[in-house]
Amino acid sequence: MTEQEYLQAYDITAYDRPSLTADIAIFAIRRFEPDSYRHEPRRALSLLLVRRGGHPYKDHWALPGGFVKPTETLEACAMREVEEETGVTPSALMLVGDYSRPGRDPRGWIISQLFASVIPDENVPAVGGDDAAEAEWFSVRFDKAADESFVLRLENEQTLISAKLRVLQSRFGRTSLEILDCGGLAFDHAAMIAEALCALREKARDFEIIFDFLPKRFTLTELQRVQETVTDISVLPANFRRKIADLVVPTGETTEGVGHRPATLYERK
Amino acid sequence: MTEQEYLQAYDITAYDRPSLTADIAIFAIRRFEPDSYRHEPRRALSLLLVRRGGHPYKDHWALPGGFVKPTETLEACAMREVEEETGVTPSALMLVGDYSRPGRDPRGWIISQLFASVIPDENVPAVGGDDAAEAEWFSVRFDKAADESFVLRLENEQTLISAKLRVLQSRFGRTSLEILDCGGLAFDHAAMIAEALCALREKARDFEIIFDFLPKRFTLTELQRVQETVTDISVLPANFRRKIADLVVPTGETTEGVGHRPATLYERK
DNA sequence: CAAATAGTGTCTCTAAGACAATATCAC
DNA sequence: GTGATATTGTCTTAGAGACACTATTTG
Repeated sequence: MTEQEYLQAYDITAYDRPSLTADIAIFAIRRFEPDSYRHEPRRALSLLLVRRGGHPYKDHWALPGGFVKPTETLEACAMREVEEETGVTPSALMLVGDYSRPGRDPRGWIISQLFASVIPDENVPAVGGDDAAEAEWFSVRFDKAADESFVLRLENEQTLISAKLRVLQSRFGRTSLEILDCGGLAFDHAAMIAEALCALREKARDFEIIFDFLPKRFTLTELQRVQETVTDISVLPANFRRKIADLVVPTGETTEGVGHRPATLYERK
Repeated sequence: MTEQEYLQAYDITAYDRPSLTADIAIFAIRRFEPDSYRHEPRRALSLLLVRRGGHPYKDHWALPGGFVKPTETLEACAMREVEEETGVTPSALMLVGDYSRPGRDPRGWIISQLFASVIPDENVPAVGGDDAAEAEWFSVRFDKAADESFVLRLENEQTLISAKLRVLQSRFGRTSLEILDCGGLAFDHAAMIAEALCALREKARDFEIIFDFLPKRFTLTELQRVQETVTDISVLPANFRRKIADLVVPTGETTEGVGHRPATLYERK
């Protein structure tokens, strides 16, 4: 039997196949206007969630995502989802992991690949995109609780979601979590969100992903606040500037009319 | 329509679905006996490949792997593959990435998730496992060529495979490669192997995966050689020992009859 | 000037890399 | 003693963190 004959006789539908989705955790930093224009805005790491319009988990909040098409890669599918939801093409997607536990979706055998992406500040208001689904930004917090568990809090003006998780394992840069209380989130998305956040924090600590939260030109203080907001760790300006120095290049320009000393605008090197 | 009614009416086969495999790069360090028992053995980072018994890519070398079953996770599937191939249960699997480019498999829409695993030294001779397929260990080299491309060399007594690759992107700890010359390897496995190797080197540099190459008790020199063999970077013994000190704990015992000063045996802390 | 943020200089301590020296076994 | 590997000490340099200080704008 030749390879050609084999391939012609091959019936792919004879085998068990899962449905496969690419889901996407879209992060951004939202700025909340301060009392006075002279003050720095308050910032919050935020995540885009969609309210499910149909069964299962109807009306529950979930990560955006969709079934992969035969003509695209998983990453392209995730990229397409981000564009549909926000209208923005992210500079890069980060693979977080696969979610394949039997029974995770009541519709049947559905496996999801999770990616994380980051949207620059300036585009954050573009909520909903051209997707009909209801989409909203939630502020994200993820803290250690009194016992050894962790609490994931997703919050906006209308809604407060609070999920409880436990660390199963943390190896090779991937943190595996078990859901103790899904807090109303659909499927196993509580764990997916928290794991994406862990991965994001990791990469923000070593300056790999902080630039994506900002427009092309930014001040060093803005960049520092981004890192602090994502990692939840504050650093001294002098030390931050020293470490970032080799990764940025000053444009000649500065901020204007900010009510205090203007800041030099930088670009990523 | 209730959720229950929806789920009963839901026909998963109405949607396009890919076949999904979990593939696995099984690494180990093989020791080649030296001339004299007093000398250190030569070591080579090695990878287990199987020769494909059927179409497509009949008789070509490929990574072990198999189709995922509805009752298991992707990781469990990969773990099962390792056990079938080597008889060893690896301590942990590292997710390398997904391979979903349309056309990557002539049989049709087949997506693969790649994991890497490490088998301790002592079990390396167990080749073939209970799987009927022909399996063999290959020494692995991956070096930068004269132009900006990279060469992946897989070698054993009978066979020499040489593939050529180019770096597309290297972000978030994942290196994406494009195959310039597959060197006779099946499918896109040349890129999969090289990407797994990049991930492995990354994790060996920060001591996260070097212990898995050795039995429970080991000498510090063995541990150092493992790191050097994987990363292809040699370090001074004094410095290695300082950095590893907090991660290991000495058992009281030492090596015996080695023809020179005996070494303290350590365990991972 | 006050308020606010931008930006610099420098001290200390730790960790990394290089190098030198000593220790202990088999033969 | 010789040959081999094991193990320790320490010098230098680079980087992280802490802190104090200066600079520049608006009102």
